[in-house]
Amino acid sequence: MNYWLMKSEPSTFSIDDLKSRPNKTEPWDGVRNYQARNFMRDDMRKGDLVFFYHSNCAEPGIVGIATVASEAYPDPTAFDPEDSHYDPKSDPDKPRWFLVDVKFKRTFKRTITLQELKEHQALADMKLVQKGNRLSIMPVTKQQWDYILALE
DNA sequence: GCCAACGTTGGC
DNA sequence: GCCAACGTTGGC
Repeated sequence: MNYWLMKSEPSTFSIDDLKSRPNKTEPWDGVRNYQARNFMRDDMRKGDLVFFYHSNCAEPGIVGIATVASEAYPDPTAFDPEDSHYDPKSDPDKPRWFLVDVKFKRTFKRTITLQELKEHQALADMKLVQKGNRLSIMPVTKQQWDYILALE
């Protein structure tokens, strides 16, 4: 069992959007960063737990929990010239970009804000709270996971 | 292989 | 809307 944090801009796709999807599940498409891709493709397993993080919004922070609902598979939006995430260099025979399906689990009673997370020394090692970090998918240790859950 | 230019992320 | 930080691209 692994733990993760995945960022999404709520104006594009919020945790409420995920909750209202059929089967409460959505392909996490559009990731075009190699580190983030590698986490999904190489390390994520069905059943892993995910902190759902709202970025680039009035109150950035962790808003709830999702689960990894599939193994990794090629991101179809990379093959679609009409899609904003189209990448002509991703060949269907040798796909460059991968994704996993993500399923809604629950919404927190309150947002655990980035500001708050930064105040905890126990979380100082998280990429999330470090200056200049832009990684949209990152691993979370069991210790960090439990610590953050206790803040809710 | 270097590195300047450019585009994107994301907090503020 | 601004801008710092960072990743990628492409000329050389």
